[in-house]
Parts: sequence; C-alpha cells; structure tokens
Amino acid sequence: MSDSKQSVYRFLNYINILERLNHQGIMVVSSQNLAGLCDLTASQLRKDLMKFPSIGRQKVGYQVSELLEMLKKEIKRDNFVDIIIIGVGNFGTALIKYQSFEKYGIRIVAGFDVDMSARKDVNVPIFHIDKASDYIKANNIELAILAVPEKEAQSEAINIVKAGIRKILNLTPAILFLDEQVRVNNVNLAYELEYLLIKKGAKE
Amino acid sequence: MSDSKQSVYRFLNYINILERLNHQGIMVVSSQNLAGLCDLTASQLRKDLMKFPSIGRQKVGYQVSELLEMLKKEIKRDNFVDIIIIGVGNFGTALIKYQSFEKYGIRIVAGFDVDMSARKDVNVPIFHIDKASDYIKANNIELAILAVPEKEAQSEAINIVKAGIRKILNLTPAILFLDEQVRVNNVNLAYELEYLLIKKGAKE
DNA sequence: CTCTGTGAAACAATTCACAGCT
DNA sequence: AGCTGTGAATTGTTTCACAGAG
Repeated sequence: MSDSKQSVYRFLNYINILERLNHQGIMVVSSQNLAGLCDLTASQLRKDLMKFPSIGRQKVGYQVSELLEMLKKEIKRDNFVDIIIIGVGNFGTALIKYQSFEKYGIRIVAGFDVDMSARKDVNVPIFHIDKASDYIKANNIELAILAVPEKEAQSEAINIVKAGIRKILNLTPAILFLDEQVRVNNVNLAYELEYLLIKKGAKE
Repeated sequence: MSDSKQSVYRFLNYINILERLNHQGIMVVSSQNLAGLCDLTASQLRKDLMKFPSIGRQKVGYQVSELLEMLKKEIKRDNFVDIIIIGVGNFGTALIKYQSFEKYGIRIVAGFDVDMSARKDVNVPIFHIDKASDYIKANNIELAILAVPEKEAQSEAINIVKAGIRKILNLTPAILFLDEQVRVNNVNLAYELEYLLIKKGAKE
C-alpha cells in the first residue's frame, strides 16, 4: 500500500462495509451496489479493484468473502498493535472505554496524564505522565494518541518522540512541529464541523 | 466556496495557523514560511491565494492580519451556529466540555440521550432523546453530532433527519443510509489509526 | 536579489464507453 | 441481457519556471 491518503481511506471503507455485508449473510455484491454503499461511482470502485487479479464474475459481481480477504491482505500490517494514549481527560477516557479499535487489531495498553486522581474506572492502567518515556522504551511503543489540552500538546509530543514514538494521532487543535521522520495525523473536529457548515450543496 | 474537501481543509488550516501567528505578534509571513507550517509547497499555497486580489508584497510576503481577514471572509457563514449532540456518553460529554468550538462560532446548545441519570456535570442542558425531535423543530437546528452507540446510529439518524436536521457529523463507525439531501461527514478514528499504521514512509 | 503571481507542463483522479465473458 | 475489466478522454491537482515588482 503506497497510495494517497484518499485511496487508503476508500480501501478501509470497502473493508468496513464488506464486513457488514458478510455479517448480514450477503455473499455477492456488484460494483454498482458496493459503490452505492461507499458513496462513489461504480467505475471508480472497479478502477480501485484493478490492482487485484481479476476476481469479479461477469453478470454476477464479487464474492464478498473473497474480496474482503484480498483487501485485508493488501492492507495488511502486523496483526496486533499496542498503542498508548497521552491525556486521559474526557476525550482520552472516551477512547479507552470505546473498545471498538480492538476489532481492527489495535489495543490501547496504557494511558498517561498529569492528574492521577481522576479516571480510575477504566480497565487500562493509567500512569503519571512522567512514566511515559520509560514505558514507551520498555514496551517499544510506536504510536501514541495525543489527547492533552492544546497548550501541552507540543511539549508532550516532543517528549514522546524523544522516547521513541514514530506516529502520532493528534486530536488537539495544535499544530505540531516535530522531526520530519515522525508521522502525524491531525484530526480537528472543528474543521469537520466547519466543513459541514460551509458547503452548501448536499453530498460529501 | 465550492471547492474540494481537501481545499476547504487547507483553507481552514491557513486560518488556524494565521490566527496563531497573529496571536504571537508575527505580522508578516512569506509563502515559503506559511507553506512550511502547513506541510505543503509554496507553489500550492500561492495557487490557493490566487483566487484573491493580489495581496502579497514582493520581497516581503503577506500581511498576516490582512490575509486572515480575506480568508475568513471567503469561508464565511452565519456567524453563530447552534448545534446539538445526540448521545451523551463518554464521547459526547468530552465534546460538550471541550469548549474549543466556540471560537469557531459553533455552540453545542443541547445534548440528548436515553440515559438521563448520567452526566449532570456539564453546563449544557441534557434531555431525553424523545425530546430531540421537538427541540430540533422548535429551535431550527440544522446540524447534529451523532455520538451514540453504533447500533443506534442508523435509527437515531433517521429520527433527527425527520425532525429537520440537514447535516450530521457522524462519529460512529456505522454507515448511515439517509436521504441524498442530507450531508453526512464521517469521522472514524479507527481509520485514522489504521492509516498511520499502514503507511510506511514519513510525512503525511 | 527576494518573493509574488501565473502560465505551462507534468501528474493524478474520475468518468466514459465499450469489448468480452456468462 | 447483465456486469466486469480496461483503454481513452476528461477533468482536477501539483509542480515547474520565470517574468515582474520593489
């Protein structure tokens, strides 16, 4: 997988949707149908699938389970990944409790915060932020979710990168300045809301 | 504003960054500098700015405050928007407490949930979900954040759309099937994590 | 010489249209 | 007929390269 961000998201979406179809016992799907579910055109979907050995059947469509397997193989990475979360406020707690990442093979194994008093009601160990560095080194953690208050974002990011973190999902609105080597993915919910509010027409 | 999602996000990012520069008392910025902060090329930034009457000064760069004002005008919408949130669990509570939307002129004015017992510690009224429909109609709410458990996502979405909601920020992993007229923006944090994990190289 | 504004070129994504299989 | 696979055409985006202004 070495494509654009957009195409990676399309592939993740195919997998997500095919898993639902599979779960519902639907065994076959046409490019038309699947494209409709993904909000794109049948052509575009077929173009995406061209990177695989021809797997559709004319007049019929695609075997859901077969397509799913191919897509998963294409996107594959090490099967289970342990990640940590920096900042266990409302947001961080929500993410820890929200176990839905597990089905993607992603496990939040520890949380870190300055305030230890809060949040004892989660089933993942919460440590003082001073311990993050040691933890990252000891457990070879590669990815961290950053969910601290905006003001602390930059300095915490520097700390965890120094300790060995290579990938950060930044949920704060801060702009992070880090070594080029570090991959940062910013999610700014304010932008997502603005986007909805700005665009006049319907459709994504 | 009638551009691609990507370009809208770039513009929102320019505004975000320029506001920070402004706040720091930085008055002038070159396309080179600003592009660096945004993780894109100087050319691309200048192309984006071509839609405005020439505003940069050769040898100098752009006046931060002036550029900021133009961008804001370009993107403008009604100055204050009231939105609601459906689902006041961990996630919903986090969003309500996270007041950072206010500076974008976006205000969460009410939350709705099936479980009224929880979450009395927020400064926004929380109502039973049965009241959502009336509230939307009475207050002419256009946008809702959907933060319910995945299983309820589809049925709640139908309900609020029936009541008049036209735009949904869907924070559940569910795929929503709704009238074409309704704009849906899906944020799936699992995808964001997967994306970080998949891509081998550095850089976004 | 420095930095913007902008055409032109290169590259990427999307849509069209249709041949070919069943 | 119904649906895939795929070149060709179209449209969109990014990069290049340089004229022009201070």
